[in-house]
Amino acid sequence: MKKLTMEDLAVQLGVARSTISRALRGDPQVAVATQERVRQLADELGYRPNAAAQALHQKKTNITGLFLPRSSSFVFSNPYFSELLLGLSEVAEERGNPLLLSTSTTPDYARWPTEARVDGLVLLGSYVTHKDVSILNQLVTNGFPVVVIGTRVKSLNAVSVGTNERAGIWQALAHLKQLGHERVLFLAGPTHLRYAKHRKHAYSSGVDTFALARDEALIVETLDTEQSGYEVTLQAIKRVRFDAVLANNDLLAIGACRALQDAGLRVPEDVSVVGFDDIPLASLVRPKLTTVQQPVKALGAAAMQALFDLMDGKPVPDVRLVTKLCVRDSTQERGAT
Amino acid sequence: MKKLTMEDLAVQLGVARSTISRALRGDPQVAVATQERVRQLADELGYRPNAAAQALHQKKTNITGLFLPRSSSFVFSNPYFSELLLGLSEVAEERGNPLLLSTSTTPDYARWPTEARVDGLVLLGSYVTHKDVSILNQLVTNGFPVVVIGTRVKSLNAVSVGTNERAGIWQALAHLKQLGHERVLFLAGPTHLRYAKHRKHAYSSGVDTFALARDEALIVETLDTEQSGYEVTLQAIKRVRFDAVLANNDLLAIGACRALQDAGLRVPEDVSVVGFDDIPLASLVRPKLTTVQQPVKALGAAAMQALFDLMDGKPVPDVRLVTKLCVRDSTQERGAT
DNA sequence: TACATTGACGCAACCGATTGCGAATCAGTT
DNA sequence: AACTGATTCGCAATCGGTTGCGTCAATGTA
Repeated sequence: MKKLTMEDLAVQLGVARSTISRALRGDPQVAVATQERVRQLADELGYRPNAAAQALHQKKTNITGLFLPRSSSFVFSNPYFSELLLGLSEVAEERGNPLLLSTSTTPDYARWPTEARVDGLVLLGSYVTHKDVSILNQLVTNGFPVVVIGTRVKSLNAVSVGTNERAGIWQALAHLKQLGHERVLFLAGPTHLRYAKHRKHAYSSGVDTFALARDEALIVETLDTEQSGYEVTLQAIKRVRFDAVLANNDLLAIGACRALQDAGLRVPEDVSVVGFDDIPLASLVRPKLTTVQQPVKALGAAAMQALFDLMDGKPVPDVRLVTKLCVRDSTQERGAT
Repeated sequence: MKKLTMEDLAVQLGVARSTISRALRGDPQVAVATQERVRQLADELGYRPNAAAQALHQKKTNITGLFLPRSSSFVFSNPYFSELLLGLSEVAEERGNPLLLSTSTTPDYARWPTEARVDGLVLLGSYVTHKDVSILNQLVTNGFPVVVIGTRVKSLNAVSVGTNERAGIWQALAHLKQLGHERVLFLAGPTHLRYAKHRKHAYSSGVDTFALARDEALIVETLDTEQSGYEVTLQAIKRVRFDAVLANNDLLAIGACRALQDAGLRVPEDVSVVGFDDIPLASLVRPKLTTVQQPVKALGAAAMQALFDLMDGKPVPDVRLVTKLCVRDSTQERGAT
């Protein structure tokens, strides 16, 4: 790979490096004529400043770190992340701030700031561990821009961008209540993760609020895959009576539908099913899934914007976007044909 | 963000910067005792070398550029890319080479090498334009490591990693022929893109090879979305007779199934449908989609490995992985119940 | 005791861009 | 002609690591 530095330009034009630098950035200290000559030669030769040198001097890389602290196989096979990445990358792209991606399961992201690799960090709150919190707080305390997406993490001082998930769960429960359902099976997801824990709490409180049947047997822990939704639902059918299913996410809900159908139950005639997230797949399956829509893409965009604002020294409040219930074909009034 | 340089360590230990540097990298020129003292202080203080400074000196960033030259909305909503990214990131992660992500539709990636931002480049062959080819060839000529995934691009000297797609299409056609089908509707995808063009050619030649009905009306251009597959198939039903559908990708095939069902046709009893790619969704829809499996994740892994080999100066041949036909529930012998 | 040899470390230049400050040039004043 | 002031530009230091080469002390040898 050939090099091409300011020095090269300088010699060819018979001026000093400093003049090249100033000319390229339009310093009024340099005569307009000279600026023109420099610029012309520069893009004739296809000159571009060395990013490392610039970063070294101005202590700024124009790179944003994105940390998805799950095993990669989870991150990318879950459509949620695709949408999120879309929102993130669009805003980042616009500012010319490429994303540095890490999917390591260890908190290696902590190195990036101290190595001055990135100007800011975006990560997912749902997977922040106890150890992460102290690392992150230290960064934040030192004024390093950090934005956490999703579930808000107590005791973490970073800016948080997420949705009002409790309201979302309640929207679903209210919908089911209104349709006359009483016993709602809740596929809780991996409750050792924050987001699942929160949604589970939301379910519990919602059950009380809307006077639905309160029964611990209706709450089942799952993974967050379609397969898990399928298996768990199959088991639940034999074990407990229910007339509706609310899932922690759409994949689980789709798995549940499959299980119900395989067990000879009709959706929505016999059992209503509600998902969460509204991934693209939700409107492709049959029946189309009624689900709580997370503005995931908007979430990504908002997070990236918040990070940029932080980097620009603006004050940044937490952001809570609102969910929306998308009623489709997997829910129906109880007892209707 | 506080700094912490070798100078700081040097002062605290009363030695020179150079000694710190050498100690940290185990230079035998430094006494073992000194090395130990330095190392200890270093991780006591959490010292990490400045990446920009290192990159500047050794002309190496340990960052790999990943360029997905479609509009972001396409990139991330298509599950194909998720799988690919998974394969790529796993191998990259292992080597400690984070990925720098760009989804710009303009060839901005060309800047990264000249700005010394990345050590190598991975991009998708399907979306390489004419202009890209000359830019890329210039990079390759200068010895810059470039790997292209997917369709091989003529006149491009970069290393290519892909699957044998023609064989894949033929596998599908052979399967349909064997089931007794004659008239195979081909949803060609966006044929202005290389991969779609190639698959279309494969279809045409395959039709001859397997003595299937040759009819231009059976070949229809589409986008690469489920919606497009749906619409195009609906139109085709009214216009032309066919007993099977072969789609350029799974989303199209799923759209086709939906259209057929909406038109009162049963899959596979009335019409067999075959997809391409085997995205996760393919085995979730009803009926489960018969499809040509692309080892997409392996493709990503192979591409990243090829790039690293290139960067290490090893000779790297092109890679062609093989496809596999996954027979599921969307195909059936013609005329069977 | 004098000298060669080796081990351990420091000095300073370098990577490429940025920028404070001083120097040179030129026009305008008196 | 001498001086002032503005305009343009170059010198050199800096960012943080890396590395060739020189220095100094300790050890070994005659």
